[in-house]
Amino acid sequence: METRELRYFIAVAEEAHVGRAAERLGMAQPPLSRAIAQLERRIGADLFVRAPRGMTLTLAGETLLREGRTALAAVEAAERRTRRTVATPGPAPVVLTAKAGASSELMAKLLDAYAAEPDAVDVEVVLSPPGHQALMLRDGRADVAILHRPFDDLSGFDVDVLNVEDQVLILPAGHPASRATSLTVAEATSIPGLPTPRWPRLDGTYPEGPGPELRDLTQVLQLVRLGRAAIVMPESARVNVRDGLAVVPVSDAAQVTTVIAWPPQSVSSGVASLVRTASRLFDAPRA
Amino acid sequence: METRELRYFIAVAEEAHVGRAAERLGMAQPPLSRAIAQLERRIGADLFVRAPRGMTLTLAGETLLREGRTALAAVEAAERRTRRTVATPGPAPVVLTAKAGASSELMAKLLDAYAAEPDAVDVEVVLSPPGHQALMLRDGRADVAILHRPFDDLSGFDVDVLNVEDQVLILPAGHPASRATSLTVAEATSIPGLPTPRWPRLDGTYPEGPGPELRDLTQVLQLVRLGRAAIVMPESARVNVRDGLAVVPVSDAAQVTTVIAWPPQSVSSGVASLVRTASRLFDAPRA
DNA sequence: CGGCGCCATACCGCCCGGGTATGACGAGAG
DNA sequence: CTCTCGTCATACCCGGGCGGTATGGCGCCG
Repeated sequence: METRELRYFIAVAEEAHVGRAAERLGMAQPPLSRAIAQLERRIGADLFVRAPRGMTLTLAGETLLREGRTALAAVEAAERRTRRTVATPGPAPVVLTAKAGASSELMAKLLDAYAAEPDAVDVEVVLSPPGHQALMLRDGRADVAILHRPFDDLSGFDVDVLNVEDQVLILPAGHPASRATSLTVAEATSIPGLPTPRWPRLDGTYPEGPGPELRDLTQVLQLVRLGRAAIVMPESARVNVRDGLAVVPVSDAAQVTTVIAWPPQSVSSGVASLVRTASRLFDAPRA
Repeated sequence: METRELRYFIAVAEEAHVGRAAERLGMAQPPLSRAIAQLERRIGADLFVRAPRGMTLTLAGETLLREGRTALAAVEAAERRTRRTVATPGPAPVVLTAKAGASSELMAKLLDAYAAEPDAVDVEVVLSPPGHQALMLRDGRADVAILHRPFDDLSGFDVDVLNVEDQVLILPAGHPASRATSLTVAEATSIPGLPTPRWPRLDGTYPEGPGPELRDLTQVLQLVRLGRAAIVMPESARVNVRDGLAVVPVSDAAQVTTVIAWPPQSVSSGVASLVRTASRLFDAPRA
C-alpha cells in the first residue's frame, strides 16, 4: 500500500463522501473513486458500504482508518525528523508542545531549571489546542510533549509521570453551590443555570449539548465569572482563579496525571536531558 | 514520501550498495539510483555519502532508516490487520508469538487457563526466532507477544509484566566450575574451554567472537553437554536441564522480565481477554 | 414521475517509473 | 603513470498508470 492511497482512503473515510474528499485533496472525483476501488481490490476487502447518501465504513474500513492514521503519521514523522536532522549543524534544538494554559507553573519551572543545565539545548515551545499534542508527537512536529491523562492518548509513547492532582469545580463567586465543601461529579455538572461548556473535538466540530461552545481557558473563566457556566478542572488551574470565581473540590472526579512524553527510540540527546531534568524536579508516584 | 521510496531507501541503506539493493528489489540499478536522488532532492538533504566503494549513510540517512523502518512496519501492519478483519466473520482469532523454547511453562499455563474462559477465541501460536517477536507485532503479523526484557525492544507497546527472574549459568555436569555456589557474569563468560555461543542477529549474520554459532536452544544444550560451551540463561530454562548439565546461579546478571505485549489502540477483544487472563494468572511486580 | 445527488464507468493524454546502454570517476594493480 | 575494474550517474526510450473530462446508473425526495 502506498501512502498516497492511504491519504485518499483517510480523506474519503473522514468525509464519508467521495466528492468532498476529492475537493479536499485537490483532485477530481472519478480518479478518487477509482483509486478507492483499486485499493479495495488489492486489500481484498470492501472498505466502504455505498449508501445512496455518501459512503460509510465497513469493519475492515474502520480498522484501516485507525491503523492507517498512525501509520501515515509515522511516515510523516520519519520525513520531518530527517529534514530536521540536517537543518541544524550544531546541537539539535528540541520542540516541546503543551496545551495552552495548562500546567503553566510546572512548565515554567521545568524550562527555567533546564536552561540552567550545562548540556541544555534550545527548547522551542509550541502551545497548541487541546488534544493536538499527541498528534504532533506522532507525526514528528514535536520531539517531546506535556500530556494529561486521562485526556490524552499516551499509547505508543515513553512517559515519565510528573504530577498527579485532583479536580475542582470552578464556578461564579457567590453562587449558592459555592458554599459546599465538596461536590460529586454528578452534582457539579447538573447545577441549574450553570451548564458545562463544550470543547471542540480534534476536527474542530463541537459535541451536542446544552453548554456554550468555547475555545480556550480565558473564554471559559470569563463566562464563569458572568454566571453562565461552571467547569471541572485540575486543581492546578487555581492559579488562574481571580476575583469573581469560587472553587469547590470535586470528590469523585478522575485524578489528572501530568506526564512528559516522547516517541520511543528517540535518539535526541536534548530530549533525553530535558526528560532527566523533569524527572529530577518532579518525579511523582506512578499512580 | 511514498512507501515505495521508503522501501528503496531501506534496501540501499541496508546493502550500502545500489547494485545489490536493486537486485534484492528485483529491478535494475539506474532507476534505483534515480529514485534515491529524487528522494534526497525532495527531502532536501543528502542521505548517503558516495564513496568509491558503495554508499554510507549520513546523519539524516540514519534518522530516516531508524524512523522509516517503524513507519513502514506500521503501514504494513495497517494493511495486514485490515485484511484479517474481514477474513473471519466470526470472533476474530488471535495470533500470539513467542520465542521458541522460552517461557514454555508459563505459556502452557496461560493457554490452558485461557481456553477455559467463557469468552475465549482461537489462539494461533507462532514460535519465531529470537528477536522477531517485536517485529511481528509491529508489522501486524501478530496481535500479541510474549517478550523478554532487556532482550526485546518494548518501546511503543502496551505491556503487562508476567514474571521476573534471575539468570543462571548452564554448563557441563562435572566441570570444575559447576562446584561454585554462585558466579559473576565476568566469571561465567570467561571459563577456559567453555566459550559463550553466538546467536544470529535479526538479519541472520553472526557477531564476531570465539564461541560457536548456534540457532536454537536444543543445539546449545547439546553443545554444553558435550563440554564445548556454557551459557547464561533465565532460570526458568532449568526445566530443559536434564542429565549431563549443571546449573550455577549468576549473581550480578540482569534480571529477565517476561511480559505480554500488544500494540497500542488494539481493539481486538480476543487480545484484551487473553491479556486479562494473563494478568490474573501471573500479575508479577512491575520491577 | 421528474429532477437531483452521488458514485461508477468510459475514454484520453501525459507524466513518471522502469528498462537498456553508456559515461564519469576514483581506487588499486602493474 | 596508466590500465582496468567497480560503482554510481546520466541519457534515452517505452509503457502503465494516474489524473482529467464526459457521461451513465441509480436511489431518494419532492
